[in-house]
Amino acid sequence: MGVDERRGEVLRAIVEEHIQTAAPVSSQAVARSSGLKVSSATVRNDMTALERDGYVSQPHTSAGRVPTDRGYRYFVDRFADPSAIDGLGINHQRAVSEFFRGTHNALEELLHETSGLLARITQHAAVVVGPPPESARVRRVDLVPLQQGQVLAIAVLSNGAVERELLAVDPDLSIESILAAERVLASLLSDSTFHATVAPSPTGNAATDELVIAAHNALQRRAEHMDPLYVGGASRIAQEQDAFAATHTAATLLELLEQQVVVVSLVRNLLDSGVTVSIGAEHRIDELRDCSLVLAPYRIEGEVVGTVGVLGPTRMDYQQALAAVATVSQQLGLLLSK
Amino acid sequence: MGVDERRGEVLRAIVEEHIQTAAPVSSQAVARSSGLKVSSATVRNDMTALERDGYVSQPHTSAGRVPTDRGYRYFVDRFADPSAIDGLGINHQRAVSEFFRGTHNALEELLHETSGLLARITQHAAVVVGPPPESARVRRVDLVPLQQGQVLAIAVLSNGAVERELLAVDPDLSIESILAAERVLASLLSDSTFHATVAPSPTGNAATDELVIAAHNALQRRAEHMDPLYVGGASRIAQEQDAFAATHTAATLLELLEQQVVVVSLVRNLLDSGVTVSIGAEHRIDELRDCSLVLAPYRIEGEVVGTVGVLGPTRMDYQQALAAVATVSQQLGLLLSK
DNA sequence: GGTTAGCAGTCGGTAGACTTGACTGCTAAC
DNA sequence: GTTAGCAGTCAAGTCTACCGACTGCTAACC
Repeated sequence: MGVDERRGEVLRAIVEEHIQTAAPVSSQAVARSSGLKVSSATVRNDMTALERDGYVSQPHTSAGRVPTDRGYRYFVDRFADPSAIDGLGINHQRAVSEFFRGTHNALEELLHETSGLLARITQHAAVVVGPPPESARVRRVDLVPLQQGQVLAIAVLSNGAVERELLAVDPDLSIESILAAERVLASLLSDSTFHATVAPSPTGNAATDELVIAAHNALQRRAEHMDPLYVGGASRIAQEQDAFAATHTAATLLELLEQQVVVVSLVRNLLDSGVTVSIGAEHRIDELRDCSLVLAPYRIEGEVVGTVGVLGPTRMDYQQALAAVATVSQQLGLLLSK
Repeated sequence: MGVDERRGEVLRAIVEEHIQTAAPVSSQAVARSSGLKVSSATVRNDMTALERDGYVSQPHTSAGRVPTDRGYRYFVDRFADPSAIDGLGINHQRAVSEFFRGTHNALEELLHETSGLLARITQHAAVVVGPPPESARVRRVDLVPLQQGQVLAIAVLSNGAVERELLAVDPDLSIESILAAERVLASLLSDSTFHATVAPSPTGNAATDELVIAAHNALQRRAEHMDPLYVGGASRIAQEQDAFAATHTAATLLELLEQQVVVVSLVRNLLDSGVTVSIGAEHRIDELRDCSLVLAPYRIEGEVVGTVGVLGPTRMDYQQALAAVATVSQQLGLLLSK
C-alpha cells in the first residue's frame, strides 16, 4: 500500500470516527480503528500531511483532527458508493417498502409524508421537491363562483396535483358567463400542459373572455413559479443545535426552511449541475454553511420530475443518507409511475 | 390602598419586570418600578405573602422572585384587558391592516399567511385553525380519472377550501360510470354540508353506486376529521430555547407542532370551555408545560369558525399577544365574511 | 397593625491557581 | 519509510476565595 493510499485510509478513518463521536479524532484512535498496521506516530505524520493539504484541521494545538469540508468531499467522492442501497439498515429498508406499499392520498399529501419518512429514517430534516405543475397535463378546469365577485379557478393535473387561484371578478358577472368561460378554458387546457400556451380565441362575450384570460394567466403563473416544497422533520434541526456554529443558530436555519424559495432554487441549481452531495460552504448560502445536503432525483417514466433530499450537519452519515435518498427516490418514482 | 391591593400591584410589577428581563425580580426593583410609595422591605413582606399563596417562587434562597403559572394567571385575569386592541404598536396595527387589505389567494393560503403575520408581530410561533370543512357548503364535486384505476375526488367548498381524496377503483370502470357518479354526487352534495348525510339513492348501475359511496365516504371522513392547522414562525421556538426547561427541548415542541393533531384538539378543547389564555401546566400536555397559548376565535357572519393563537413561553408579553390575536382574528373574520 | 431601616445570612457566579490528561510534533534510532 | 519515546501544549475540571445581589428578621417607629 502506497503512502497516498494509506493517507486516504487515514482520512476515511478520521471521517468515520468523527461522524460517530462528534469529537476531534486522535492519531491513536485512527491507528486502532482504521485496520492499518501502522503506529500512531505514522498516523500523526499522515495527519500533518492531510492538514497541509486542507483535508483536516485542528481545533487547537493539542487536539485531534476534524475533517474540513474538503475532507468530507474526498470521503464522499472516494468511499461512498452512490448506488449502494445498503448502508440502510434492514429495518429502514422495510419501513420504506411498507410506506410505499401502503395507500396514499393525493400527490401533495404523499410527498409531504415522504419527507416525513425520509426524516424518520435519517434522523435529519428532509425535503421533497414536487413535480413542477407545468410538466403535468391538465385534466380538469373548474371555475367555481364562491360569492359575489369571487371565482375560484381550479386546475386538476394528471399527477394528482390541484392548483388554485382566487379571482376577483365583476360582481355582476352572470353565471352563464362563468360557465362559458369554464368551457373555453376546458377545451383550451384539457390534456395539454401549461407550457403550450395557446391564445384563447375570443367568444364574442367580453366578460367571458376577460375571465378566461384572467384565470388562464393566474393558473399559468402559479404553475410556472411554484415548485412545491415539502419539509419533514424540521424539528431535528433543533436537536442538532450544537453542530452549528454560534453565528448560525438553528433558528436561522428553520426560518430559511420556512421561506422555501431559497431551498427550492438551491436544490434545483445543485441538481441541474449534477451534484448529489453538497457539503458545507460548497453551496454559497451562508446560513447553510454548516450543513450538507444529500439529494437524489426521482423519475416518472424515466424523466426527472423532482428531488428528495436530506439536510443535516456537515458531520452526518453520508453513507446512510445516500442510501436513504437513493431508496426513497427510487421507490417514489416507481409509485408515481405506477 | 389596602394591603391586598398593593400585593396585586407588587405581583403586577414582578410579572412585568420578569417579562422584560427574564431574570428573577428583586424587592428593590419592584419598589423602584412599581410606582408604589413603599420601601423594599415592605415589598419583601408582600413577596413572602405572595410566595406563601403560590403566586411567585424563588429559584434559590438569595434570589429574587419569579412568577408561577398562578401568578401569570392572576396577572392576566386582573390586568390584561382582553378587548384592548392597543398594546399593539401602531406599526403592527398598520401591518395587520395592510395585510388584510391586500389580495389573497384561496383559503388555505390566506390562513397560512395569517399565521405568518401573527408570528411576525408577536415574535412567537403562531397557529391558525381553519374552518372545519364540514361547516361549509359544497359548491362543486369533481371525480377526475387520473390513470387506470385511480380517481381523484374533489369537493370545492363555499369558503374556498378544496378537499381531495384519492380513490382506488376498478381499473375497468368506464368513463361513463364515473361521469354518472359525479352527477349523482353533485346533486347529492351541492349546496349542502357534509353534515347532512343523505343516503345516495341507487342508480341501478352497481359500479357507479359503489364509486358514489366510496367518494362520499372518503370526502366526508376527511371533512369531519381534519381541522386544518397552519403553523407560522415555528423557528421562533428555537430562539426561545433557554426559556424552556432542559427536559423539554425546543425540538420536542417543534415535533409536537409538526404532528398537528395534538395542537388542534388542545385549541378546540380550550376554546370550547371559553378559555382564551392557557398558561404553562394549565393545559395538561407535558410538552407544553413551559408554554402559554393565547387564543382568539374568529367569526364568519357572527359564527365562530376557527381560531388564531400565539404559542410562546409562559414568560411572554400577554398584553401584546392578546392585542395581536384580537386584532388579527377580528380582521380575519371580517375578510372572510366579506 | 402596618411600615421602615438596618443588619446578618445565603447562595450563585466569577476569577484565579492548579492539576490532569489527551493530544501533537519532533527527534533519534531502526 | 517507519517507529518509539519524550517534551510541549492546551482544554477542561477542580478548588478556593471573594464579590455582590438578594432575602429574612428584628427592633424601632408611626
